[in-house]
Amino acid sequence: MSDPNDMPGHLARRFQQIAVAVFLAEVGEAGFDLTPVQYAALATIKANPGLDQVTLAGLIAYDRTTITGVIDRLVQKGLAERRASSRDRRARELEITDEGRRTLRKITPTVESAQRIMLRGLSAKEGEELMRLLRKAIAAGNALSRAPLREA
Amino acid sequence: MSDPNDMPGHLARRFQQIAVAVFLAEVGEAGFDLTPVQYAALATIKANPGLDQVTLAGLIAYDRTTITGVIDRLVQKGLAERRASSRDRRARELEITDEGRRTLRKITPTVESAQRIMLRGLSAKEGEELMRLLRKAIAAGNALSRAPLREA
DNA sequence: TACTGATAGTCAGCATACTGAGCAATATCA
DNA sequence: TGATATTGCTCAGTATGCTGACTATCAGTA
Repeated sequence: MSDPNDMPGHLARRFQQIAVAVFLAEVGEAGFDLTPVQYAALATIKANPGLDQVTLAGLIAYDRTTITGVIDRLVQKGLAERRASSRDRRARELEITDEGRRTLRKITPTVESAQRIMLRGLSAKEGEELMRLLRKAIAAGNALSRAPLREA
Repeated sequence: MSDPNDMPGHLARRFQQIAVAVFLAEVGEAGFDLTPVQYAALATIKANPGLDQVTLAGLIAYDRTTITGVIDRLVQKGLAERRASSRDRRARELEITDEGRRTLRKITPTVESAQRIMLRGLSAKEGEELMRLLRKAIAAGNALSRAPLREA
């Protein structure tokens, strides 16, 4: 049959919906106000100091137009800084602030426990297998979205 | 390490991102203007004529506030109708139109081929296994989002 | 050096998704 | 019956994500 509820696309949406809800609930309960996207951006800025927005977008597979707003909010919360690049006046170099570093350090255990919660219906082995299959499907479909993952 | 790119939540987001992109590309190429959400809603209305919006939301696990806009757009495109219920004057009964039925019939093969494309990196067996694991994880996490699946 | 094309970032517009609030109608129960 | 709780729907506000267009800048080349 063609039951939408049993299509891969629908399952993808549902799983992501739960993943986001769990993330926000756990992080909120721990007293922080950070979305999954903001967390990924902040962690990637910390790991790649001074990178520009397009590179950041490629490293975590966002659209470049989405990044603008995400950075806006990180800057507004005092977690990141946006500086004009001296080498390329079109580009903005991104830096994490001390406050951002503190937030990231305190929040990471919560984020990791959220990951366990969203897989709580699966055994450890099944969780690993789900992640392997997702990685494989994503690698094959990477070029199909407007925001493919791009290695540094 | 805590690489966001390798967390279940991030993989969920990436896979869904690709799934939506593939859906829109295939459906658009076939000459239709319908989103994944609109498709799921329309197919569910067809299968459950006269259902109200809250029931529809439960059957495909949307938030009730999201449904309002989705139905707006289906009605605007002439694919569905919203009627006041005679039994409960708070509720709206939803019906698919002839045009909606035609669209659904013509679009379904395209939707199914889109599902195959988003799994193209996996063998048939792996695709089945991915779906099984997603279903299992979703069932366990169903109550964790604001829009859980609700049986009729 | 002047032209051409590509690139970094932003913006407007649209469609999900969510939170929280509110209104109208219905259900429940003292 | 009358007060109270619940339910169906909508709306305002916020945050992804996308398309497509635009500006400013850079890079390569005739």
